[in-house]
Amino acid sequence: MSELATKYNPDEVEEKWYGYWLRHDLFKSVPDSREPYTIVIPPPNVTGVLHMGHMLNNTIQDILIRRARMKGKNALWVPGTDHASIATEAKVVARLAAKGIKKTDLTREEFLKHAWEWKEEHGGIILEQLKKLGASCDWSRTAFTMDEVRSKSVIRVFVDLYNKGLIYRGVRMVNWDPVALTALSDEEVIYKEEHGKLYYLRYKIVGEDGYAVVATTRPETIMGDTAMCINPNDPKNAHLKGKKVIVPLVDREIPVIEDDYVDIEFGTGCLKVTPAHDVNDYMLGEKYNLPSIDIFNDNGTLSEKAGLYVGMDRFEVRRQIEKDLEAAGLLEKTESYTNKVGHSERTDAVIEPKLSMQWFLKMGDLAKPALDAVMNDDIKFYPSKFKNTYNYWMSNIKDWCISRQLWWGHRIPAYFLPQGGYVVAETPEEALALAKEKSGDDSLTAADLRQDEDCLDTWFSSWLWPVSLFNGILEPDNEEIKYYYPTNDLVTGPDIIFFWVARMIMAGYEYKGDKPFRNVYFTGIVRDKLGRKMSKTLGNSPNPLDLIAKYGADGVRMGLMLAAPAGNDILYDDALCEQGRNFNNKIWNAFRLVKGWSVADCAQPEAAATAVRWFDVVLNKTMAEMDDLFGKFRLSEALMAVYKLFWDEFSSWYLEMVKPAYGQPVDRATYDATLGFFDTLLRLLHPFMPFITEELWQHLAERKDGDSIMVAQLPAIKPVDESVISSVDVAKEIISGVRTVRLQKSIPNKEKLTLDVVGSADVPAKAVVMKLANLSEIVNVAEKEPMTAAFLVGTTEYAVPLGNNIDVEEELKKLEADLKYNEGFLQSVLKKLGNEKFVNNAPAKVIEMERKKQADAEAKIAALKDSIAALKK
RNA sequence: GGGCGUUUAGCUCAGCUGGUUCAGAGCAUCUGCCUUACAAGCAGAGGGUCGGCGGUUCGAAUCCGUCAACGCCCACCA
Repeated sequence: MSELATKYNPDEVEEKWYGYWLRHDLFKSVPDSREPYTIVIPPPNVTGVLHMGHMLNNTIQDILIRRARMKGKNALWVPGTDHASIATEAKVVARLAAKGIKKTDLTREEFLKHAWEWKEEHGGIILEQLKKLGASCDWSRTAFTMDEVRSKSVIRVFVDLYNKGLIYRGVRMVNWDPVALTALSDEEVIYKEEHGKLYYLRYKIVGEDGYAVVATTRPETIMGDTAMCINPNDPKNAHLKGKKVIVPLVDREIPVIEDDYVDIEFGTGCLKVTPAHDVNDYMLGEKYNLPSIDIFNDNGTLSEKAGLYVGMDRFEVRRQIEKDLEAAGLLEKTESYTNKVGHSERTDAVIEPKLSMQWFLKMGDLAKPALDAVMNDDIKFYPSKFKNTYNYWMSNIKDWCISRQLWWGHRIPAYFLPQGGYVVAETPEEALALAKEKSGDDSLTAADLRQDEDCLDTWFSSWLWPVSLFNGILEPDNEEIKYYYPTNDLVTGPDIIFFWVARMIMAGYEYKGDKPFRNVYFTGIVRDKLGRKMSKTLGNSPNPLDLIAKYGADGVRMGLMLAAPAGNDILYDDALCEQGRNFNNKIWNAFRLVKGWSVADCAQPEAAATAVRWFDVVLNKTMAEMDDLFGKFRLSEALMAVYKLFWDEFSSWYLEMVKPAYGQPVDRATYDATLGFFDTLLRLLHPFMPFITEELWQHLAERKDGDSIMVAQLPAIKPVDESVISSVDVAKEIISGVRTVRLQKSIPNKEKLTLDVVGSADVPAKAVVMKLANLSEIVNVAEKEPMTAAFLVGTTEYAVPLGNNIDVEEELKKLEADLKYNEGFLQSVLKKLGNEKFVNNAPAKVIEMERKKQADAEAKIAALKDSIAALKK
């Protein structure tokens, strides 16, 4: 085989193997006799670009998929993108605007043509970026929430839910986004604290001289006032009962009504009621039959109905009306005030509560099985704390406003009849038939029907993702949905637990009668070193592709995983990727060492035989540990376990134990065992670092075209005898002890030393100790010699003879400190054992342990005293 | 205003239903080494009254109470 460079160079390796995997269809899955393991990707926005959150999320998914594949499962990771109705439409509108085209100048068809063009241009970018990361998705199954199958599924579900009476249409107070010009669901409104003012306005009392003062944050809405409300139990405003007041500037009379909704303590205890522009006022309006004056246009400017400030923007009006009220002597005062203001998740526009005709989905019945599934752990959440959040939301679920006044999306399949009323159907043809039936008018034609202009909330397609990916809506009994559903794990962020996770669970039970996935792994949010969320506006998010170029995909994957316990936010730091890259290099160089050996048919040295026996145990033990950690989704800990296995146990200890002297060959038995270990280590590492492991695995032995580590299997775990570990642990301590002596006494590593063992104890793994501590001999001595540097391992004392090279004072100091510590420790143990309550109450095992501690400490103290005496001689 | 969570070494975190020298890991730091796999490295070392206070217990990082700081979610106080 060819020479390997001293440093690992990821670029070409990544390119090469990703192409190889694709060429050999290694990501593909079709149903077979194996057990399936399925993940559906949280579809990124079709127009999005890869950010750090995607990197983390998709790295985790790839690790799970690759590991499952190597565990003998038929692993399938389904990729796809989301049409992201509102976000994409906003981008298309912006691009058209840059060209001087207004959306309102286009027909729906013309606009959609532009939107599809945009999608074709940008839609593939993010998926290409995922490939750079190494994502092993079955690309032949790439789906899109607006492709044919998904679109038909969405419409079928809408019609079905409508026919079940779960979808209704009605005028409701909804969250209106005046920039995107659409209604939003409650979940799409983000409340932010804002500093504003509380305005105290004077409403003249009809037929009296005085004023009633109202405190409001929104003086610009007074044109919509249709009542003033007081609390019936409020003595200070009792004089207003039954009166009328005059709206400032508008000069309209409105009644004073009474309701105990009003908080007596807030402001003046008087509330202005604007039923068209506030959710609570709307409820009061309903209750007391108040008129409702909608003073705003859809874009947030004032309408004709306002009568004043017509055409001005609502915030401009707020500034202006303050001045005008002031001038008219109707503004009593203003106070600074902080309150929460709803913003659109997508456009950040301040939400305007608005009465409008929308479509809603009743959620109560859908929620029930979905809630139960999570609460009884049929679907498991990692971490489980999110069960609380889920429980609360699901238990208080409200109807879902599913219509959006947008064009980019699934158009609502409702068709209005010329004579009023509407029908809901999957196709215009069916709609026509239904319409004829409904109206009794057989002469109706398709042209007579007018389809609803609105389209559906993006999430109304996303919530069907797991069931529609396998065509489970259109062909409920097809082989694929039966095989792959329910999927196994969902990996996503907690920010979309309501938007997406909860709704998918509901759709799963409604349409498949079963959960859509078994486990949900919630990732954290990626933050910068200072703990700030990474965002475009802060500019604190590194470009993932730059990171990959700099550290290699494997390095970046590892960097992210090292810091990513489930559900915890991760603080990103380049140092993490550096650690990942360094690890790559470590693996690379260990491989260079092993592959550089020449092999001879000579006897296996004892140290090597011990090493092989020992590492086999360590390896199996770690594999069992990793299985356990994967089962709990503790991936960063699993990575750390294999990291330490490779770096510490394998490289620093095992390879040093078996390494032949320079220029010497290695015996065949050791060589074969080492290659076998290396192979297993690469397999264990592969899910985390797919590229470098493939590269080395291909170098490790002759491979056929099409062979790949990614479809190699993880070996079965053997039961292990851990006693080998403890004896090597003692050997390691002895070796470290000698090394410390060398460092402290400046003895070169090359100089061979003698090691005295005080007493008759056997040195475990003696050959290993001889080799790694570089000893010429190990001698049992009855008593410690004076001119030695000594150390304790367990209760046995070891000593390195130093000739005249010893500083008696310093040595004594060290020993005395050690003695003092052990005496103190013995005291605490004796105290415990002298405590009758402890001896009577503690379990026998614990007491026994304490007695052993006592014996050990006494032995150590005796040894130390001997050493001190010997030195003082 | 409710609910949840977090607080352990300089940093990021692990420590399950109280009991092995339990106070840990990785990174960072310090010391010595360019030793023929690797300086993106090797060998060694230091570092924490487990947020504060109080309680339960023979025994508390672990259980209970309380306070504090931080974070997240939910909610119509104008």
